[in-house]
Amino acid sequence: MKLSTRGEYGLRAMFDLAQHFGEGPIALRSIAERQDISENYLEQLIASLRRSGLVDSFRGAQGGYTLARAPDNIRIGDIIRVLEGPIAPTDCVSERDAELCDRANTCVARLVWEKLRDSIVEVLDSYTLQDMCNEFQELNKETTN
Amino acid sequence: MKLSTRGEYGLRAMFDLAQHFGEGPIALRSIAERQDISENYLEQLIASLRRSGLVDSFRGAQGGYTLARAPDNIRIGDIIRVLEGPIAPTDCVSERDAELCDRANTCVARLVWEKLRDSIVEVLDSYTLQDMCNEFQELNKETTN
DNA sequence: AATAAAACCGAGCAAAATACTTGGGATTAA
DNA sequence: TTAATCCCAAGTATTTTGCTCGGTTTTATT
Repeated sequence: MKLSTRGEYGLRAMFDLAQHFGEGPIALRSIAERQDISENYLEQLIASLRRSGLVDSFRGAQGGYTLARAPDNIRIGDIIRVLEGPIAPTDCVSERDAELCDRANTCVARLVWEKLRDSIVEVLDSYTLQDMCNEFQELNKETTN
Repeated sequence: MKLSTRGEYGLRAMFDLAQHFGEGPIALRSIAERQDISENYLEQLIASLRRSGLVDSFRGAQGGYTLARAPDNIRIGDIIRVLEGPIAPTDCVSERDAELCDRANTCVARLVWEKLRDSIVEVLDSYTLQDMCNEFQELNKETTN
């Protein structure tokens, strides 16, 4: 029941892009440094995010990445699905292409996993990058007091 | 964000014991057969469950396992914690001994993972083996109609 | 007392997943 | 033209997973 570093790092990187939204392309290197993530590794993660349409990329000097949509239009769930695959505590209750086993029709455990999946989806999809930015503001307000 | 087979199989085995609660010791072999789980592997899982006090064991001929408490007193979360470890989408929000990273005090991602953890805990701890038995009854009522 | 049914135990191990690294090539602003 | 930057495919060390194997110990039954 743990996220891999893909999801962890990926969300941090996307939050970084959200904080710089509107400032033009942000270089991968600068994200990697701020977020303390291996540049080469992050490159792979952001490639997935680009292919799935969550970020736009700009090649060449002064290039970099931007969010493809406004922060309030990107849910945490969108990011996690790209980097960790469909939300699914088990294969038999996967959001996409659930693989039912033979015993599925009488399996009560599956009902439990379904509830769990729904609850995870609910949290991840009710929360956007903008919400994170807002929370960050709040956090800083407190510390400067 | 996936359970391992330890949690999957373990819950199925515990549900099996719940269904036979009050019938005396149930042999590992019979659980393994009914639930279609490798006997040798299940032995390891149930050893964890015994050590943590969720099941009692009876050695020798006609021996086997029983739930250590009534089904309505064993939460799904109790089982999952034994087999999968503390509930923790990331190490930094682990139920037990959370390992904060350097950036923890300003990390907004952590707030997201906390909400996620709480929501997972809520589902797993609000649901007991007895609830599963009840759902099983419901399920069978429907199919026999 | 002998037997067989069961739990108990520790070690080993192959396959898969994870978390990267490496070494290039392609674009493009300056 | 050059340097900054993205793009891509492959390789790799480590860890985790999901088991198997070969025994030992305990105990009800005969």
